[in-house]
Amino acid sequence: MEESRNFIQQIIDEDIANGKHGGKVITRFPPEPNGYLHIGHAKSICLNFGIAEEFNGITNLRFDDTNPTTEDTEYVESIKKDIQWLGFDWEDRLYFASDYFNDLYQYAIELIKKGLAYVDDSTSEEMAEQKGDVNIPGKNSPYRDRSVEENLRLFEGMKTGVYDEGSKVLRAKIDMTSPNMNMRDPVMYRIKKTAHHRTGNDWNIYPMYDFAHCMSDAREGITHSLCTLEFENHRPLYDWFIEQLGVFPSRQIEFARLNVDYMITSKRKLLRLVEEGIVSGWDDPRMPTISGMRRRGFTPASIREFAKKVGVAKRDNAIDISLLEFCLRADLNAIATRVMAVMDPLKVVITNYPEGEEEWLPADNNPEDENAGSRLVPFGREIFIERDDFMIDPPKKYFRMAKGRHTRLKNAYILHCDDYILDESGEVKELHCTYVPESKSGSDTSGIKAKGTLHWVSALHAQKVEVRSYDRLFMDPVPDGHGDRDFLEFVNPDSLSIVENVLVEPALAKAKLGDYFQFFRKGYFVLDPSSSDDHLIFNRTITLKDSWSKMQKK
RNA sequence: AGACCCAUGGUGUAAUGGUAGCACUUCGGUUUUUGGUACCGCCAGUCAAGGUUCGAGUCCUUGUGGGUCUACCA
Repeated sequence: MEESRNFIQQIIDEDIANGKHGGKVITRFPPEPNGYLHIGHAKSICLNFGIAEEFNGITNLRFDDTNPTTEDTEYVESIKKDIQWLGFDWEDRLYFASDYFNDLYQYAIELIKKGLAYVDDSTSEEMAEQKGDVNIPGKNSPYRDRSVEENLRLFEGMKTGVYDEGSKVLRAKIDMTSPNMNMRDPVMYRIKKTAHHRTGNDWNIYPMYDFAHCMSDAREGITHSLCTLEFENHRPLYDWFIEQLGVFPSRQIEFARLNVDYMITSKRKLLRLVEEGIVSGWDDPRMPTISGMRRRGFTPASIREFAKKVGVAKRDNAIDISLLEFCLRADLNAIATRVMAVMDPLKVVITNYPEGEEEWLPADNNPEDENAGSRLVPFGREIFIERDDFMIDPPKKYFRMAKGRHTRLKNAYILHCDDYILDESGEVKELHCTYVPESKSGSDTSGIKAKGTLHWVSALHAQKVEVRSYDRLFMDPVPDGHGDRDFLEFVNPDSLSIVENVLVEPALAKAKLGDYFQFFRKGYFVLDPSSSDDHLIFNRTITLKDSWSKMQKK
């Protein structure tokens, strides 16, 4: 079958057919180091690196670090780590817009000399006033017609620090009556006497995004500069700088940003979740950040597959979170090691199993992967099963344990439930069962058909661990889409639940960070980095699909 | 409302003037030592009105609906 191509691939197909840039494709991923990467960035990373790979091109990593007041090295490091973890490699092409500050400055001087840029002494309020609005054309600044010499001298002064912050800016001289607000003499440079994370105190002026970005693209020979839709109105300005300065003609192409139900990707709002203590940090497993998803137990492959499946287009979208979950489960199903863990234990005494005896039964690590091998699981007279795997008075389609029924224990024997014991409060305290010796997994000659298969742990060998289960952080699919209402009103109060004494099979004591597990019938889990040797903490990445609970709701 | 952009099942995305397809979700079924997985199936779509054409989701016009833009942020 023919693979369908998105509109960006089609543009590049055409460029290559036309021999543009000699068939070369160079893209870039340009994060600003002022926050952590999130799922939306992941889409952009996959797109940029994916396109380059497809067309035998390369992708640069370039930090867009033109605003020293918000940016920091801490973010640079986390961003690099996240991109690598996702599985992408910028090789030796790690760049910073700040690397180009000198060139940018020269370009600005060139524009001044061409009479296409000027120093403006207007206050920001005056500039806003002059700018007009979408229906009212702007008016020229009184400083617009300064001579080239004066502009050169003033700009030099801005650079050397003789003027105060906010007292002057350098603006492009374009058209104050343009219907496109971005063309109404946009600011190119502002004075900021703030130390930069890389250039220190070398500069008193810093370039604005529109100028810095397109010149950086041009300088790196970026053939296709992919960005999100909100920069569409900036493209005429992007092209204007390139044309006036006669530099490499990078082409900006805009695509729709990723939106996922029940998730937010606004950096500002993510920061509020962190600062107001609603989550434990940027890498809280409930966060849509790459680091949060990593800690939660997402695999890089599942995120890449998701990015591929959501597609690339120009219309606004709202992706069903179930697509993300589908990609996650698909990958985890293929790679996760199956183990048994009982969340809410109910004791079972196997009355016909010899006291003091135990046996170690083989268990496949992953039935989906014949190379995954197997391990031994201890079995004995007393085991624990899941409390909700037993019912005194079961409904018709209940396949699990009940008095008088046969049920299979995974990797072990078929059990017959003879009786249940209640405690003083009427709660089921324990089960008395008999096992069928000839029903051993792999060599079952009993002829008994058991409908359900339960997971279990040996009472004697079980280890205790902590399990943290997560639910969606918001109860509303678009928490920040309610205008007047604050998105925090929609925070799910039950997004985290902790169970302290989960009983697991002994093999899990050797779990390492980065191992993916499936707790049989329960879901996928990973070790949390805050674990210690004597206190293991597992994060529930996601549950298994559960058609039983769905059935019950009806 | 000035400019720009967008509009295909519930959701996302194809079809580039010639049979509206794929995926997720929902629902139903088969298989199953995970009520998992796998497999099969059902329901369901071109924003509206005109025009061009043998033929329009696709081209044109006009509407309608939605998005973006008026930081010395990116």
